Amino acid sequence: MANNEDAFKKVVSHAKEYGFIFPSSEIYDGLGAVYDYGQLGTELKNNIKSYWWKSMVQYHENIVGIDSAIFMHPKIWKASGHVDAFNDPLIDNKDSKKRYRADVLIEDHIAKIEEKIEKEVEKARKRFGDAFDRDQFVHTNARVLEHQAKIDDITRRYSQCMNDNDLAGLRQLILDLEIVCPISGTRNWTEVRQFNLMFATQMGSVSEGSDTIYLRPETAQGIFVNFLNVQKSGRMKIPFGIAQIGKAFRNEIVARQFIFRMREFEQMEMQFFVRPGEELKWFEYWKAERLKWHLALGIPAENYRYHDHEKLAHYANAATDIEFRFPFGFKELEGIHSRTDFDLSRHSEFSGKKLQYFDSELGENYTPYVIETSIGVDRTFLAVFSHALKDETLEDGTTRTLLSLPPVLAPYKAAILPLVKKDGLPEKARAIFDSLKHDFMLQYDEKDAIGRRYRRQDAIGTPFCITVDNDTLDNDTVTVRERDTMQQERVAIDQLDSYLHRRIKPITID
RNA sequence: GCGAUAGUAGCUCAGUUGGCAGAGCGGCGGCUUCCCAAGCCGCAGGUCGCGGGUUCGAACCCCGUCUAUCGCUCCA
Repeated sequence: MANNEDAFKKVVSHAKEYGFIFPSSEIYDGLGAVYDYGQLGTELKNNIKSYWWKSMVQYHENIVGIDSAIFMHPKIWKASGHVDAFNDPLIDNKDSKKRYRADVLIEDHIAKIEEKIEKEVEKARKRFGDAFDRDQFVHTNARVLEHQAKIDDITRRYSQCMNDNDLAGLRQLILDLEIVCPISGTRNWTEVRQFNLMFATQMGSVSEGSDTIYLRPETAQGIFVNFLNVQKSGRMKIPFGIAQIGKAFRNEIVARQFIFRMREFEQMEMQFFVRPGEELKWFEYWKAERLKWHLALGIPAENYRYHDHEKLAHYANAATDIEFRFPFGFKELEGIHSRTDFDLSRHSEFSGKKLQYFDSELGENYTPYVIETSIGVDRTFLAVFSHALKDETLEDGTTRTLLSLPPVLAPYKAAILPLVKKDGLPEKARAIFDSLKHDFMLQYDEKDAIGRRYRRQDAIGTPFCITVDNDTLDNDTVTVRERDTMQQERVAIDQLDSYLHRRIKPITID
């Protein structure tokens, strides 16, 4: 474990030292769980997004991409369930240091009383045998009625507090009910605090009379509310998908683990609309398809695994995660969810617009079912980056720091290096640089000995080093050195373009 | 939010009776060098996280605060 922690620290410091990721607002002591992408990090991140976008939008005729606004009508978050579902009142027990949801504590308490009623009912059933009338019993038995009255009273106070957002009232209810912490057994509770998942801001230049607007907590809703626009304007036929890459914001209770869980993050989502009844078939299809996408990067399969959800969200009828072996253990990288027709139905209900599709083959209208694939850009970055970073001991006993990024994702595809800084080699190298720079992100470097320059490129993940020597001047060939193997081969300058293109392509997985 | 630990150069860290703020690596300029962190010369870079207090004097002691890491709940 100590080893993994060290490895993780190395990831964080390497990311900073070479310009991949900086803590946000660092000169002002930083801002919690917010990070900036530096000059190389931005390249890597853009390459991840582009790799995803191509594999989704460019390689699938029936998937198109959109870019919806971060600001959306507030009712969208009512419809999606985010306003209600992610407004948790939390309370801590000061003795056990355990945190609970205040509403759950109260609901559990109610459940306990309900159990007592059930016990009374069971006892009575045994006593009366076949003649037992449950309905009559629960409406007449004194003890049951007493319990039921308690439940009704609690429920009344509870729902009033929840509706009025009365946090002090919730706490008082917990105290009045003498609810104790299951761990410490004490009633030493903190105040109830509200944790709202969504960031709120105002739309309108003056605060009074302006509406509260939320920064979107997921990009998916921007796709659902544009379902009809895209389907009609793009003449899309089911099954089809809508993809989107964009920022999302969540006010996490605990934001941790570097860029793994940030308050501002970026998602790559695709919502695939299918015929009702065919959703599980497509769920299986995308589950397999998405894993292939990861494997095509060349990271060994043992670093990935599926994690099927036992407990499903209210809108889903199947869900799985693709987990990755991060330095701190297997964690979710991507989610694939069968979201049923929940979102489109809810938006139909809340907007009053009929979000349906006329299937000409079936000759009928229906609300499509949805398969969602949702992957975190920043998590993919962290997965790829942390897996790529290694300290290698070479045969001669020296070590090198190597960032073996998949070539398709590497910030620089090649470095152009004159072997020495004289004899016209820099000029020749510059000419090669200029001839390739329109097709590839390149770095030119003539400072220091060649070995040192190779190691510098290793540390930032440049897959190829193109070295110009005296022979280059005679026969127009260069040495190409491959990062991971350190093998060199001689390549003609006019072949460089196709050489690089061929080797930078991701692997095809069937 | 609670607890534990930490914060000194870009990175890793040293720095005790409290007395001039340092090293290694890295970076930059130059010399040398025809292939894997070679060598030589020179240079830059720090309000010791921040704010108070104690003291003749604080990186060091005290208080507060911020940030990060690890544990407890939610999630991409």
